[in-house]
Amino acid sequence: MTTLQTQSLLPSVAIDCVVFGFHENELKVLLLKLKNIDLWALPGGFVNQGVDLDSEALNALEIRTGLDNIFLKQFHTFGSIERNDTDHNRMLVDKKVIDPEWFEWFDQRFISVGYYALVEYSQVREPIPGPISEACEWCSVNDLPPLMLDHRHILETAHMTLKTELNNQPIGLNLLPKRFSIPELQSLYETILGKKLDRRNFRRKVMSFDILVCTNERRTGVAHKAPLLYEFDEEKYHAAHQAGLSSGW
Amino acid sequence: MTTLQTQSLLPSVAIDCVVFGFHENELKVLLLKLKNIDLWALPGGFVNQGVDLDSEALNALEIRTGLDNIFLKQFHTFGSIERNDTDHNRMLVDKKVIDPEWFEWFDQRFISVGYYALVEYSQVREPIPGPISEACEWCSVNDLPPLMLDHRHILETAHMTLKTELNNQPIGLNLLPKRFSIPELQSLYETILGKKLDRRNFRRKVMSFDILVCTNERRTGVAHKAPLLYEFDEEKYHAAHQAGLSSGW
DNA sequence: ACAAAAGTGTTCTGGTTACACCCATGG
DNA sequence: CCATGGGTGTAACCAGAACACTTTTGT
Repeated sequence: MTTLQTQSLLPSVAIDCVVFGFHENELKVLLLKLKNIDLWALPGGFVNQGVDLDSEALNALEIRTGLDNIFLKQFHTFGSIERNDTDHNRMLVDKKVIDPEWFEWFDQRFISVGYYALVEYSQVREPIPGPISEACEWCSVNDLPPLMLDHRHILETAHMTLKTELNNQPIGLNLLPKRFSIPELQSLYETILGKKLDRRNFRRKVMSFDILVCTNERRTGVAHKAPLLYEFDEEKYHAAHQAGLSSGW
Repeated sequence: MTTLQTQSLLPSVAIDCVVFGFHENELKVLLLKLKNIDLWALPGGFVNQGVDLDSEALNALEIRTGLDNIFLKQFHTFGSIERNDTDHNRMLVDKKVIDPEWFEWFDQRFISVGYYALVEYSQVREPIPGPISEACEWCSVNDLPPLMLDHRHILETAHMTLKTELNNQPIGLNLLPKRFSIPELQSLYETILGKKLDRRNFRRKVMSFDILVCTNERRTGVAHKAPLLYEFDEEKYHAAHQAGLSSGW
């Protein structure tokens, strides 16, 4: 989309995606750097008249990451009137981030539907910047650059949702490579939750979910004792995802 | 709103509310009966340009129930293209449910933001029908009339969300009268979950949350042993609501 | 007095917590 | 050979499930 065909777009509705990845024991988020200005934005887009909302969210990500088959979940819709900011939009035109002819479209009041995605970091070769951005990079959740409008709030809401979901569902299939060690999985959990977990108890609990299959191979070329590699039993993983893990009533 | 001022409304965006109440051991939902036709709809509405999405949802309910200070929570946004149905809208005009001049507005493609509300049944004196409806009634979730478009799907999603939330948060403050017995609270839980719970275990668990205060009064004029009446400790209730109840990681 | 519902306690089990120990590997 | 991290075991504790008995009330 180098040209914006606003007439075919659904007015008032935008999509913002929080794309989580995991790399070097850090939780990362895919962000776009706007042109000519030190301001970053969540990948997202608008909704074409003939396309499902969910499909548009998938499309937006496919364009940025080159991945299809992404795990994507709607988590909240942001509808505060403070979201739209004419001064901000004028600034975007002044800084040549957006073309002046788009101003009117951008200056609408938008409701934004937030999605979060979980992707395997290494699978995203080269994130692709869009028409209003000059770079697309992974940023650490703990060290975010200045974000546009309420994008920081959206991001934090997504992160909180992810933490909560961790109690109900297994997570990892979409964030880790096919084969991984238990300590790596633990590191992922610790990173998302922002706290340390006991090694032995973690192993036992995650094993009790019965979603891991042990390949009898070990990670090589690494310091210290070589850990065993596991894979997810995808069928059981998805079953657990559906059913949920929590006890409750 | 007897006249629809479409120019001041945010296009493409609608709100649907699933209002839950509890009465005679049944989970009820507030539904509007359309004029001249045996078809029912969720209360809802559109979004004025200058008003927050959440505020509009509150407004919509205040108009129908006469209540303010309602517990209201956004749960999902519905954005399938199959949601809009020109034949359905034409039928609404034919049956004089909506004025022909509204047809164009109604026949837009809408994204609908779903909210669910928990209200105390007895506090809603007389639900007020809107401009397109001739009645507003409580219907049992287990015995629903024919619903418009995807409203049944929205309702079921809300019900599922409510079940899930029950595992994370205490529920009851908004659905029960100020004073209630433990068996009444249990009945509410059983109704929402659609299954029986053990009396003794329920009592112990709910007591362990430490959100109930025993008034030393008993329900009078009722058969059998008079149960003690409790109230919620609102401060602790809200704290538990924030923090969540589940164990997790 | 009896049926029906309220209120209380106990046992059993399984999951969570908080530990200590041995094993493998690279430096 | 030793520091570091991987892998395994275990005792104490708490929460949930299953269940039996007593108390109170209206009929």
